[in-house]
Amino acid sequence: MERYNFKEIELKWQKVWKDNKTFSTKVDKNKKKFYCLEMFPYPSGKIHMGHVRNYTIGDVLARYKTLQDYNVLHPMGWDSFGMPAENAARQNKLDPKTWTEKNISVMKTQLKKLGLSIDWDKEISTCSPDYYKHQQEFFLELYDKGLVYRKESYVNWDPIDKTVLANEQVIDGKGWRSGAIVERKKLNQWFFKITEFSKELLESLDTLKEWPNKVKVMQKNWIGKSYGCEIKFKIHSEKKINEIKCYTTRPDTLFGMSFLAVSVDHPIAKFYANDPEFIKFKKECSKTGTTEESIAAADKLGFKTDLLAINPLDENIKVPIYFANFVLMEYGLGAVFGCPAHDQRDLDFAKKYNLKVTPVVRPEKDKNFSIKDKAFTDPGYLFNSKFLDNLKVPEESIPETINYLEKNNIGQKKTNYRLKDWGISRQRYWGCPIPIAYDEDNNPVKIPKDMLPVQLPKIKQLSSTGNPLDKITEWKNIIIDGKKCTRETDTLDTFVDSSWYFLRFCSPHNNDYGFNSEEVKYWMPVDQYIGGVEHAILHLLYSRFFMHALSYENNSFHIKEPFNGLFTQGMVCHETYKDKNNNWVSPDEIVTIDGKKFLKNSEEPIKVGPSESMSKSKKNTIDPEKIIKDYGADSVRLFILSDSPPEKDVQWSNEGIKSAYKFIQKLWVLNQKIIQEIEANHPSNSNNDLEKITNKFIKEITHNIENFSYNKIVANFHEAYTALNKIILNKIEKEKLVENYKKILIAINPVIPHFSNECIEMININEKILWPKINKKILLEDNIKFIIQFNGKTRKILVSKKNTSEDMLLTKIKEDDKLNGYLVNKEIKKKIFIPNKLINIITA
RNA sequence: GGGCGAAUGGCGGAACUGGUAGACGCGCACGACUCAAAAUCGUGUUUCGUAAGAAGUGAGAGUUCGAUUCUCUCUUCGCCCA
Repeated sequence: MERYNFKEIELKWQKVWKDNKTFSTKVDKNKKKFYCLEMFPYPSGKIHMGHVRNYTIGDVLARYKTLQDYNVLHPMGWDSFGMPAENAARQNKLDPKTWTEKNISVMKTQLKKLGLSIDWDKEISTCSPDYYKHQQEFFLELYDKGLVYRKESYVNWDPIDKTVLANEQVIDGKGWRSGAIVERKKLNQWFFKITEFSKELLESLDTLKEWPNKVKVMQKNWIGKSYGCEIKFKIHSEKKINEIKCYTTRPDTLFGMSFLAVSVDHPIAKFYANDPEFIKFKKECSKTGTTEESIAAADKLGFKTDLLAINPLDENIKVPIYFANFVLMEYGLGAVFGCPAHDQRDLDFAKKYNLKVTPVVRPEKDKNFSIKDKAFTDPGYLFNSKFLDNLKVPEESIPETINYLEKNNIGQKKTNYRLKDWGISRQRYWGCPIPIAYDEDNNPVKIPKDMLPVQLPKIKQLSSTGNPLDKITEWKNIIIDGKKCTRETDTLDTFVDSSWYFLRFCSPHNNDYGFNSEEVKYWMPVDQYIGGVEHAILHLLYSRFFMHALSYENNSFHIKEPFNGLFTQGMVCHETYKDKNNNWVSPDEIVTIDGKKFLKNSEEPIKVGPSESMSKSKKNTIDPEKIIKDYGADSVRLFILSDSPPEKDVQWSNEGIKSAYKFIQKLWVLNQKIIQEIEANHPSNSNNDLEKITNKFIKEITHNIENFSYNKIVANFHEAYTALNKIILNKIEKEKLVENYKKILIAINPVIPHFSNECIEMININEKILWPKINKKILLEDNIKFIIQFNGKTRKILVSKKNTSEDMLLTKIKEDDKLNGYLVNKEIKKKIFIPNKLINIITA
């Protein structure tokens, strides 16, 4: 028999799909729509297995929905701005655009080889002026709504490269390239006012029923709603300082306060601006990074002032005020009160500066309670707190204290969010230019709409230090309304690009605005969004913010949540290998002999390490292009789905892909046999076993696709294969065979479309191909497998007519020698009978 | 430290609302074909036991006629936040 020639057949169908524009879609109000979207890739060079998995999962769903006669939007684009292009440009001395476009072209060809049902007419690329023009319009729209503002903010500054670093470019507090100790530097930067929507973004999480709970929890924690209190502290000082306000979630520990810590940027710092010791301290603080994590890890440093804060609950208690490196002006009010007994950070600080540690919460009524090295943060009861003593912590103590503070006008109840505004300025070249200029007084001026897009100037080579756009004077200078202005030289965070691309896909060629309202109304929201869990927080939150921001004060835009369904897939892993010198070794430098691994062309044994997510640095990547070339797209698709549920990590294995390939060959042999049987034209026969097999198969596949149990689909394929192989020996009549085989071929289509289409073509189906309906009647069995249990243990399965009564079953049990043995000389104490399922006989 | 989740053969993993634990695949073993090998096909494969049978889903308890599934305690691992 002829072998399945995947090379020829896959190419053939990919050409058919391209020539017929099979996957091109447009708005059709007579049809139900389905918007299936996978996170678009960054064009880094070549596709990797993670892409293969992501896009295969999406493609199965998109093809399935198409077969169910939905109008399916399944587009693809490129998240094509970003740092790797700049890095590559510096290394290879070319411009980021050339590098990016070349990658896009390579990756597009590769994706097409996977046989994805993508509407390529809707392709977009975020680095194209056609795309970022509209992003600049959105920026100005949000600016007009007051959702964009500029303020001074800290960045990670590399003093050697004279450049701003992203958090991931800071490794152990040092610049990734220069190795210089990273400093905190203040720059004027643009912000999106995401905090305007803290409440909505938190509350509407509950409406996202088809999101994984874990992602919702992560977002909830990120937004971080807390209940607390703003407290006014009176200050005892010669200086003109009336009060300092602090925010706290633990006002009930106020009697345990032993110091007050403020940020070096707090307004009161002006009284120390000329103090050389303070200047030195402030500089020291700038060496701590800006992330919460680095602040938590840093040594706690303080600068003692001559000020004293008065405890608002007892004016006889006065505590020192420190400037401290762990308090940031950006968080809360830039001031906190320190209660060392019940906060570990405060305790570390207090020990360092010999401050009093007064416990005010103790577990139960433990009279001998004291604090040693560990702050006590568990529930308990207040003590050492005068009129607050014995209140239960936290359920009584916090509200009671706030109550008291409010009554006496010392404090105010306040809900606080951890979420901070989104800093969108990046001091980089390869990003969307911010459509703003500054007049001679340095006031921001909007770039007029008719001057959009603000295009990136062409460059030959990127300089190695500083902000590239800042150096291109002829680009920077611009005249707006006759006034000389200077352009903003920062570009937008690339997360902005991906915060609205799903809208653009609805009308990718719309010229006058980022999208067409009618088309967006039809397609949005995305019905199923699929991507890596690493985007659980930022990308998804920013996209949600963008929708809230667009609908803010806008009567014609009502979509608040962009993604109705979310699915987060796991990573693709592979074993890791090391040679005798502990250098990583790539899988294709290895041979396996008798189950042991050696370096190719040598006797050197290889150490096999644990399976880890594929990464270039560990050299455990497998190139999808080579695999497609060797085994075909259908085999790759089949394997990448088969071994693990899609939400979990999957291990790439050589044996696995081979087995998928072999299976398709086996299916091909089966296909030939079935074609022969069809041609044999057997006389009709009333047996309906084939219908049973077909309908059971369709039912399971449907259920498993709907539930993302794609690994089980592959198991269903194998079972159906075995069953079909047996049943076709039964000389099935032509019509019945064609009808059922057609249904089976359609059901395997989403996973292995090339193979399926080829076989469908061979059985001459002319009608429109649609997902088969399940015939439930066929699936009703006449005979039921009854589980026979004695004392809860299963002893036998008895096949009997449906609706067999308890008594009948009991009679059958007594007729069975083995089963009767369990009843001889025993008294039946109890019987549990579940119709058409089981009988459990309890004997004494 | 807090939150969320997971733990099932040699391995990846099945088991829908509690009702045949181990589907399906990999690997392994044996057999067929072959001079031989590869490929292919067939059979077997949780453990102990020749067998009848017994034990068995990270550990321990509980609820139940019956628990991989529900509840509690613990252990280990993963992810997120600090």
